[in-house]
Amino acid sequence: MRYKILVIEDNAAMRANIAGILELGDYDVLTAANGKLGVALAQQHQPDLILCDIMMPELDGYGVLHILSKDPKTAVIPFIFLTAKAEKSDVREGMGLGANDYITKPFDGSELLRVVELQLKRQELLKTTFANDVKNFDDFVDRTKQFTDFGKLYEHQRSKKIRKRDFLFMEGEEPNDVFYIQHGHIKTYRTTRDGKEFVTGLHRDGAFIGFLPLLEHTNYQETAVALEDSEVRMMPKDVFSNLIFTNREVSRQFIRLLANDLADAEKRLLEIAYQPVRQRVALTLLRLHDQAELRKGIKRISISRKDMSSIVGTATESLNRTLADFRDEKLITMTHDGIEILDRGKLEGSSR
Amino acid sequence: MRYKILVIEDNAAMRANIAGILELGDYDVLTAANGKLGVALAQQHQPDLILCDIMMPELDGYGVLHILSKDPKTAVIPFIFLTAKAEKSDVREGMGLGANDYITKPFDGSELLRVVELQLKRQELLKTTFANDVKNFDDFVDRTKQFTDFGKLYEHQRSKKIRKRDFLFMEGEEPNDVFYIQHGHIKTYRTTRDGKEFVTGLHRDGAFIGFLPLLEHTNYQETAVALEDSEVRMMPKDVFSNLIFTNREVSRQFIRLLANDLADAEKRLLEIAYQPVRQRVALTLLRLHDQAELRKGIKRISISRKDMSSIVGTATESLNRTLADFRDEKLITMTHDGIEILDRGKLEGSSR
DNA sequence: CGACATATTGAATTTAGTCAATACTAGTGG
DNA sequence: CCACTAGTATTGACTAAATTCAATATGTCG
Repeated sequence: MRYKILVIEDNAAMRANIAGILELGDYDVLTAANGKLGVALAQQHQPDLILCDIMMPELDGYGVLHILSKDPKTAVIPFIFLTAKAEKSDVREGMGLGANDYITKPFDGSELLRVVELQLKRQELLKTTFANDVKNFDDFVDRTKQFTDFGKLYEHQRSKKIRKRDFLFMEGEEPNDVFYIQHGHIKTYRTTRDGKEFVTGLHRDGAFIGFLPLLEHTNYQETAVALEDSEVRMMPKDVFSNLIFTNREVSRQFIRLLANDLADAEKRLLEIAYQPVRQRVALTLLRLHDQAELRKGIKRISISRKDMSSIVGTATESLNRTLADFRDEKLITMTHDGIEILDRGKLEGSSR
Repeated sequence: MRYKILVIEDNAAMRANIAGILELGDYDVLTAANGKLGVALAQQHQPDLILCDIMMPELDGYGVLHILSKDPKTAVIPFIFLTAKAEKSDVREGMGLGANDYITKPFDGSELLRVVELQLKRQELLKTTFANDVKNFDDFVDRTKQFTDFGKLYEHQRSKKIRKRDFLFMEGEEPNDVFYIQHGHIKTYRTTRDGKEFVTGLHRDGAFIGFLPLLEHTNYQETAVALEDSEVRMMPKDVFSNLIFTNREVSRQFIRLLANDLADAEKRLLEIAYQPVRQRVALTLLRLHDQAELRKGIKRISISRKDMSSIVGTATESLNRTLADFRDEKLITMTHDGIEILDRGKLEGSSR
């Protein structure tokens, strides 16, 4: 598909020049000699990008931008200002109005094409926002690596080895770093007043933990403990904040990550509120199984009964009875090194 | 506090000129005549901002940026490139490396000061990121209004009046818009397989609903129904995505909003998993009371027993018995138009 | 006013939690 | 390499809590 670009410029020579360059770049070009015409054309044709001079008689560039950004149909179109060097200072304010970029005259063809291409690509990325999905932290890290010096930020970080049963952080402490699990297995949980644990997450290599209290400006609400010897890297909170908030693409991925977590939490809430223990156990088994398989193709779920019961949100004994039932019904097998699912279908059945 | 600025520039005249301008602008200035010196000074003094020429003998500007962005102590410092007009094209790549802005030579004093000030302000904003808090959607909308044409985007939107008991959207439908509640009261809930409702939220004027499935690229996971005649405005999903992802400040606030929701959901998860009904009812009463009071100074909680039971996650009868208990213990009063809390202290006591 | 929905109360039943005893396992030191 | 010990897991018996079913009361809206 060829992109359609609208050029709004009162100077005829300049207009022809720009149109020529863009056509060479294999774009469809529409031109308008003044702001009013430009607005009309934009509304009619909905171009993929708009180049617009600022200084024009009748309706100037700011006005055009103002009008177009009111109409949802045109508000989304990337908008680039063309400006003479002298007006440069004004442009910074123009950007505030919603322009995406600006080009100062005089410019050469390659610069024009580069800016146009960049904005089109950015818009394309934005369109695909709803089309792809971050499934977990690994994915997030992978995706963002290409957009930033993410890896670099970690390379020279302090890293910390923690042994089985050691705490990474504890409820109530003040957060100073975000942790990235180099390798290992770490459990996060919350504690009730009467001392019961509720496991909020099990995290493995490549996961990213402890950022929520930073965003919320609170102390840790949960405790993190190593289930096996692990190594984590630490990113100072300033660096993290910079990373998350400065880079547009990282922000985006991070939003999707949070949205995912939120959706999961809400789903779990529904389950825990209304499903009897048997169904919650079945669901938890399936979830743990999928996680294990996804990670390393391992089919065996190996987790302590205590931890599993505190994921399900029940007493260890209740969990155990339910697992014994499942075993008797030949839905799972239990050996000393883990649980294996025999009849996925039926197990899913008991959760529906 | 005076800001400390490091200028790295090999040309002595230019260096003196820049330093002069900055000193006039009431900044503390450090200067370095080449890249190596610059790096050393940056690490030693940790300035608040760095201005750096690109073309320098020995270690060029890119190199300086590269080295400094590896060290967490200096990675966060705003970095501005100084570049001659001819090199302009290179700069767009430099920005990709992590530079925050660039200034093309020749420039005048006012431009230099404007850019420096802008970056310092931005950095300041970033630092305060962890110091303020988005409490709810209203807050988010209020905060973001000043950074974007948020209001404008809604002004000309379609708006929709829905009557009591009408559905705004239903589980399984495909989302096309985000809704903003102009006025009214809307309940969102999920349904279990056996038809039980679980209320995920009650939303009033100024709230913003239905965005999660857009971020997740799924259909609606919940149903929204009007509890009273309401009016909502609709924002097309493209416009929403643009708003959220394009403007840095909006992204930031949105991340904080999601983080807040996530933390709430996790907290609620813990409560529901391990607190007996009595305590959950007490907590829910307090939460509903605070919401009502926060909004309009109303002390009376007016909600149907059915809805409240499905927030608490229990059977209506159980809720009712608990409320009756609270009434007998003189912790609350119940009249036909709502519940009023009499003894907040004791009620809090029963949830701890 | 009536029909329909929502609230309240009672009694029976089910579920899951607690307490207690016993079996198992992994890790430790001789 | 084995025995010992401390933590885990399993099973049973009992109990508390909360749900369900059912009946009655109250409120709401045309």
